[in-house]
Amino acid sequence: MTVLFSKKCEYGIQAVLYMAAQDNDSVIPSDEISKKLKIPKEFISKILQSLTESGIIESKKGKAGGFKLAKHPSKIKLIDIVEAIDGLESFNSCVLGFPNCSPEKPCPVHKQWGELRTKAYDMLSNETIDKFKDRTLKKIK
Amino acid sequence: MTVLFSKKCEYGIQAVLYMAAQDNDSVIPSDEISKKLKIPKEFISKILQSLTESGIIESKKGKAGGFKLAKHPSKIKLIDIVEAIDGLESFNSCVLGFPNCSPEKPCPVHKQWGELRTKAYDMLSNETIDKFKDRTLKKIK
DNA sequence: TTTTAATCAGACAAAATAATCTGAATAAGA
DNA sequence: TCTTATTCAGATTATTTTGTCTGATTAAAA
Repeated sequence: MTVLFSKKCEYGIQAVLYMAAQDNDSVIPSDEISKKLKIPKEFISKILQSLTESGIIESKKGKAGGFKLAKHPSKIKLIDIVEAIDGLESFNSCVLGFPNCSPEKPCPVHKQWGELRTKAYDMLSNETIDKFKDRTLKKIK
Repeated sequence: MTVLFSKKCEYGIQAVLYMAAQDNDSVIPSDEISKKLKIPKEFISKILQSLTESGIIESKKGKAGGFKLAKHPSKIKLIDIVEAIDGLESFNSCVLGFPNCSPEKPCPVHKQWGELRTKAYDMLSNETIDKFKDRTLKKIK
């Protein structure tokens, strides 16, 4: 049971935060990310590929290739990564799995959960990843 | 991607809320729960069995058998059901999947997520299911 | 031009989760 | 006692998620 995001998404966020914590903007091979973050190599490769398609990071092929952020860290929000990988469906679906859960036909915990969900969404969409640089550096060292 | 709980847990909560919304305390066959909540019959049976083991509901075997709450609805909290089915691990694990995430070695979003998680936990452990009777009735009708 | 180290792409395998099937045990009621 | 409707138990299947393998493509550097 994952907490809130799929494993793919967790790894994707970790990887993007790792890239954002670099001093220069040179490309980083997926192998380095795999080793430093202890994520299976081929798996993180796939995730990085999909983040490339989403335009969050970009890739350089061939020898000395790798990945780097496609924009400045201050332009990338956590929610962008979540949206690219897991999608935003979980912010719109009923937490109890009731069909047709809506303000008109709310599930029993609709109001309480709605508030929490909004706060989570706000947190993910307000924080840009440049804010996490120091904390990421501390964590990965 | 589930929102927060596994399907098993969602269904389990739905079923317990359904039982708590009954007027009398007679047993309800799993077949009725399956039909009313549109949950696969054998699947909800299994879930109800495990909730019986956990002591949240009790079963009556044989003809005219079924399930009913083992305690008064005011004594059952949402978190009890979550704990019985999904466990509480997600309230203790890192939301980004970082290993060894702790106050001493926090992940980049540790503080922000921690607050949200605590609020979610509080919501689930403060609300007893008798409070949801009216809202459940409205929803399932 | 050849070697090398990387991404990229697609198939494949394993594990976890969700759902189904089969049949035994149980107990009410005819 | 027999039939019927139910829970219970275990095996099986299906689906989704996670992870692995293989090989092609790319581009830097020897």
